[in-house]
Amino acid sequence: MEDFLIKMGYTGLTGRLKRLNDQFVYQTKQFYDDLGVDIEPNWHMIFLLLEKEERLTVMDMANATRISHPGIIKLLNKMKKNGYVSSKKDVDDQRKRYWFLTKKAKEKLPELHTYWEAGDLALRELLENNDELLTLLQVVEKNIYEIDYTQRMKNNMK
Amino acid sequence: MEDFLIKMGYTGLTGRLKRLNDQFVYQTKQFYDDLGVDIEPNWHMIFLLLEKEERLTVMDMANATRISHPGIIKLLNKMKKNGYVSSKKDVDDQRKRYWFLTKKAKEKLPELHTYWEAGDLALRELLENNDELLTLLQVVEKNIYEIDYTQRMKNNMK
DNA sequence: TAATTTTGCGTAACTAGTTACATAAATATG
DNA sequence: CATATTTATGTAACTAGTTACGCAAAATTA
Repeated sequence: MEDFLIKMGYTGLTGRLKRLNDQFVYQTKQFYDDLGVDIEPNWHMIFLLLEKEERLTVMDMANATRISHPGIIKLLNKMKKNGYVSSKKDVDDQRKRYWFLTKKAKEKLPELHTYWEAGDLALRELLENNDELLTLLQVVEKNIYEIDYTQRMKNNMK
Repeated sequence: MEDFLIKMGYTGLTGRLKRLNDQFVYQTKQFYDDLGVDIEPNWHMIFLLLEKEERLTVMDMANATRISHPGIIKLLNKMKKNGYVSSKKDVDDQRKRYWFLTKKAKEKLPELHTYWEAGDLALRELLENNDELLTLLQVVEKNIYEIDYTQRMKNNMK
């Protein structure tokens, strides 16, 4: 059957982004499950952030990823449950809580990097080694950051 | 602060797709809320499908959109709750249930089209009237359909 | 220094999809 | 024609994010 979302042109774009992303997420999850790895797709960026920065607060990670802070907290609580991260209150600022990778996480990182590299290669295949999509995406990201989509829709009414 | 997902290159792409889509969804919802319209962003494609085809089964819509059938059922139940769709069992095949737009939906369609047109224009602005992104996306969609992402990652292991 | 504002974290309720499983009706097969 | 398979729908439990709200600590302001 013909793909209605593609047929819709511009109108179908947002649905296609969703659909494609869902495929990435659920198939990455499948990949981890098949290999018996107890991590989830979206933990990737947290692992990388904490590998690079050693310790970060919830707000640090929210700002770096542009994900809302409750979203980050949900991620961290699951990673904590699986023993990959731990946290400690800042002694100087009692509001802040620093998060860091556990010993288990650090020991597992080399193995995880092999999976992530395989994922990167698979993605390059899908893009046919053309990184134009990333560039075009960045244009949209810049534009939507400057004037958001809600406002643009309102401006285009009547 | 610098955008970590963009800095990640290929590795950050899937997160960026998710993030961008979330912005479209939540900001479209905001747009509807501000205008006092009681519909949700993802109902758009169902409205268009049923406007074109008159009556369709759950599986018809799942196949046309490449969304899982439980996903479609969830959509339809909410649309039904708001009085936009209704359904009737097929008399010949008792397994099938046909869905169609209600009178309320048909009367509201002209108004809804004005919102969707504003959304289309806003999207064109964000893309700077360059439909290259849609073309590139279609390449990825074709490739992931032929060999899925899980399999590609596995092939790239070791 | 007392009152106000801002910041950081956390929870609740929500949208939007998925996979896994169950059931009944229709179809295919031996 | 009885049995097995496929198809269509539906439910449950899950991932992954959001906005709205509350509270306490720190920072700012009067």
